[in-house]
Amino acid sequence: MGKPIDIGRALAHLPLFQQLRESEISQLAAGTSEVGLSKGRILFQKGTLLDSFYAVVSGQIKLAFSSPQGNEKVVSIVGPGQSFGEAVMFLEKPSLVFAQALEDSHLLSIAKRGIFAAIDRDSAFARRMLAGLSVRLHGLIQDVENYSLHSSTERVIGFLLQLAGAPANGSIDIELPASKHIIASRLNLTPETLSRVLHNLSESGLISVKGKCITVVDVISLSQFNGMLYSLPYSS
Amino acid sequence: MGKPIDIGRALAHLPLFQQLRESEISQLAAGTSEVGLSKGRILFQKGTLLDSFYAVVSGQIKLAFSSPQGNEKVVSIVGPGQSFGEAVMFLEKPSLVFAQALEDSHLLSIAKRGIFAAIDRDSAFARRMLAGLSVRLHGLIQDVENYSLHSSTERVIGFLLQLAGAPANGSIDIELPASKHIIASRLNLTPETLSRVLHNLSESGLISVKGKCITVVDVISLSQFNGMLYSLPYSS
DNA sequence: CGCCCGCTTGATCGTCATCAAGGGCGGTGG
DNA sequence: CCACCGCCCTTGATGACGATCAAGCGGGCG
Repeated sequence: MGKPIDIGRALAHLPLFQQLRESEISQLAAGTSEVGLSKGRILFQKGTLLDSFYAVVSGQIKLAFSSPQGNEKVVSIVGPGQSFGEAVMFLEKPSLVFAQALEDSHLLSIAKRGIFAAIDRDSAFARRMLAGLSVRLHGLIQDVENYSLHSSTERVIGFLLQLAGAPANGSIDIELPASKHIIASRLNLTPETLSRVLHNLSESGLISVKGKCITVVDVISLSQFNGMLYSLPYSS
Repeated sequence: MGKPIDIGRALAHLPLFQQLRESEISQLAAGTSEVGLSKGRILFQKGTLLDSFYAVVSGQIKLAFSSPQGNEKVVSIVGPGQSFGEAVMFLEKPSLVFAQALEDSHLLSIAKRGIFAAIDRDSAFARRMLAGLSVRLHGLIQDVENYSLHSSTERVIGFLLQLAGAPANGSIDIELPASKHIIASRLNLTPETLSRVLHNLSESGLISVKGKCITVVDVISLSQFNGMLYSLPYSS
């Protein structure tokens, strides 16, 4: 799992902590430990109480529900520089999701005490923490919107456009951040449906798919595609 | 819309502010204004930037998406003592939802400056704010779980049990917090489907329905009902 | 009294899940 | 180097859940 990391440096690189002074970082570092996680390993189960939250240094973590029937629904795919578990830590309630490594990963486990100390010391930090949670909330609301009033095709398009980032025009290459069945679950679809949707979009000339690499031929027309998709039959 | 409210007193009653000193409350009150809203009125539209958030003193507010096709999806029903809009305020991004009064309502509009000042002054307050957002996040994740891996009947049951509150055994009376089509939307169902689900549960002897009043005959067996509902045909 | 609105009930339709095979690609071992 | 196997993805056929369309019903209010 590689050499140990300079925890202080790693912390300082996280967006959340960018503006902390060095002394503050080192205090935070005291309550921070490194976690190595090989692919497939579970970091914590649904129902766990956390007294720290996690930041991804390298690799990729998925957060997901598991239903009694064995179904699984991916809520979030967390990559380097991002963090998770803050809300569960603050709430002191059992987590609703479990966390599993999609690749070999390095995480930082940042203890609650250190965070509380930083909040006490620096109200600007508290605000950044609030902003961070707000971003998370915003994203979740967007998910709810997608699930509840967009069709499968619209969700896929939305996802692609989000990956594409800046609303440029012209064509853009995208690499899917995970295997297709993970993406499908993230979008509340079965792998089969995702496959068919990509196929349709591809046949319509809007994208072209090669494994994990997708080329959006024209961002504009892809984003304007909503509404006329009812003309297309479900299967080509 | 009634007489003006003592803003300080109203603020002091909100859970968020319970533990503030009187001097702090009065500083907060300086940036707080009362909003009266009659039934059906829209408080803010989707896309609005907020530089305050809102607390409900009396009445009821719904937060919802509206889709271009005119569909509407209720995200949240906010009652007295609860608040909304914090995340949008902190984020300084356009709201994804709009807010509309379901009844004649009194709100407090609490300005960002006051909140920031309180955060600067009192880190315990900052923590409570964080806890508040965490609760919100937790709830939203629960919603996502419901939408994505529970059937319509399961969602309705979950909703009823949540309203029932404490997991008592025996029978409990519940009053629906809003009209059925609002509830249906909140649960991502059409009114027709909600009606049928309630009808089925009623025929199974698990609940009885009279207008907005629902009696859960046996909380335990209702909560254990999941799994065997596949035996029931969709329409009785 | 009559109208409107919220709810119910019935019939049909569409989207997506499910079930079931078939391909393609990479890795491993002969 | 080729053969084999596993895994991921695709493709096809079918089915179910819940939406939609369309009436009826009842009760409150003008």
